[in-house]
Amino acid sequence: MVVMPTKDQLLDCAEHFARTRGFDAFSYADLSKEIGIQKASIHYHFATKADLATALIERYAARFADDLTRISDRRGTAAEDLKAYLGLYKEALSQGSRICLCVSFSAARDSFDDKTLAHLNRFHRDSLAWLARVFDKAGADASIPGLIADPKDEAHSILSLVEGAQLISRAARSDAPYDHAVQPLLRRLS
Amino acid sequence: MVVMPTKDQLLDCAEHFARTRGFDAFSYADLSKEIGIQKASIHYHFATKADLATALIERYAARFADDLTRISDRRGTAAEDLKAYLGLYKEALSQGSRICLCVSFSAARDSFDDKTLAHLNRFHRDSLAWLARVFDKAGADASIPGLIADPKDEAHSILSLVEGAQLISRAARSDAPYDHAVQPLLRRLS
DNA sequence: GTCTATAGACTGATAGAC
DNA sequence: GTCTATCAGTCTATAGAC
Repeated sequence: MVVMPTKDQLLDCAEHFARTRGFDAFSYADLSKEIGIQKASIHYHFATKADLATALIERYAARFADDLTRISDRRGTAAEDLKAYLGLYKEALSQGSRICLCVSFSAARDSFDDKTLAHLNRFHRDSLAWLARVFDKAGADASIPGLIADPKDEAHSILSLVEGAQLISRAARSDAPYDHAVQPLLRRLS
Repeated sequence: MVVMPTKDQLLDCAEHFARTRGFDAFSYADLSKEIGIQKASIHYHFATKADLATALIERYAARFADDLTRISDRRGTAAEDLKAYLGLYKEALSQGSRICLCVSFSAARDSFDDKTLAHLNRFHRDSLAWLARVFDKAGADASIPGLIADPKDEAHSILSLVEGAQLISRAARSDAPYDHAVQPLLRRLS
C-alpha cells in the first residue's frame, strides 16, 4: 500500500466524483467526508474550486496523451491503433460507469473559467490530431477499408462516436449501448 | 405576439437554461428574474425542481417523437430520413449552442429521480427504434451503400455520433466539429 | 395565482490557533 | 498542513396573506 500525498488523494477523489456525478454535483464537503480531512484543509491544496478544476483537467489530458503515445509507439496498423483507442474509452466505462472527464466537463462547460476551458479544448484538439494521423496512416497501409472522407472529418466522427456512446451508456447504466455503437466501426477494422 | 400561460413560459425558459447551462446550473431564482415572477410563485406551477425536470423531459420527448414521425411521413428513402435526422440535431445547435435536452440530462444523470430517468431512457429507446427502422428500410431501398452491420448497431452508432458531436461543438463554441463529424456519413448518403 | 417573509440546509471561502 | 469556527451567499421549499 503506497502512502499517497493528500493532494493526489484529493485529485483522485475529485476525478472520480466528476466522472460519475459531474463537476457541479460534488462539493468540498463530499471530498472532506471521503478523504477524512476538514473542508478548510482542502482549500490549502486548492484555494478555489476553479483551481481544482484546472488541476483535474490538466492531469487528465496529460495522462490521456501518454496513453495515445503508448498506442502509437507500438507501430501497428491504423486499424490496430483505432481498436486500441476504442478500448481506452470502453475501459473507462467498465470501471464503474466513469465517463471521460472531458465528456463530463464539456457537458458543464459554463461552470468553468477560461483557463480550464483552454485545457479542455486542448484535449479535444490533441485527440483529433492523433486520430487524423491514424487516418493518414490508414491511407498508406490500407488497413481501414471503405475510407472516402477526409482524415480530419473521420477524426471528428470517431471522437463524437466514443464520447456520445459513453454518455448514452452511462444514462442507461449499461455497457451495451457503447458496444453496439462501436460495432459498425469494428466490423470495418477486422 | 401570443400571450403565453406562465407555466409554458417557465417550461420554455427552463428548457433553454437546461440546454445551454445544464439542469443543475440554473435555479428558481434564475427563472424568477427571467420571467418576472417571484420564486415562490414558481413552486405553484412546479412544486419541486424534480417535477420541473420530469415535465421538461416529457414535453421534449413528445415533441421530438413528433419530429421523427413527421420525417417518416414524408415516405422518402432511408438516406433522406437520415439526412433529415442529422438536420434536427444541427438545427438545435445552430440556435444558440443548444444541445439536445437528453444530452444535457444524460450528463447529469445522478441529479434526477427514477421518474425523470424513465422518460430519458424512453427518449433513447424511441430514437434507437426509429433509427433501426430507417436502417431496415435502407436494407430494402439500398439508399445507404456499404451497410454491413446490424440495424440496431447502426442505430446506436448514429445516436452516439450526433449526441457526441453536439457536445464537442458546444464545448468548442462552434458548429464546425458537428459538421466535420457528420461528413463521413453524409458522403455515404449523397 | 401571485405575493412577502422565512426556514433550514448547503455552498465555497476565510481567519487565526496549533 | 491541519484544525475549529465562522462568514456571506445561495439553494429548494413552505406558510400564510391577498
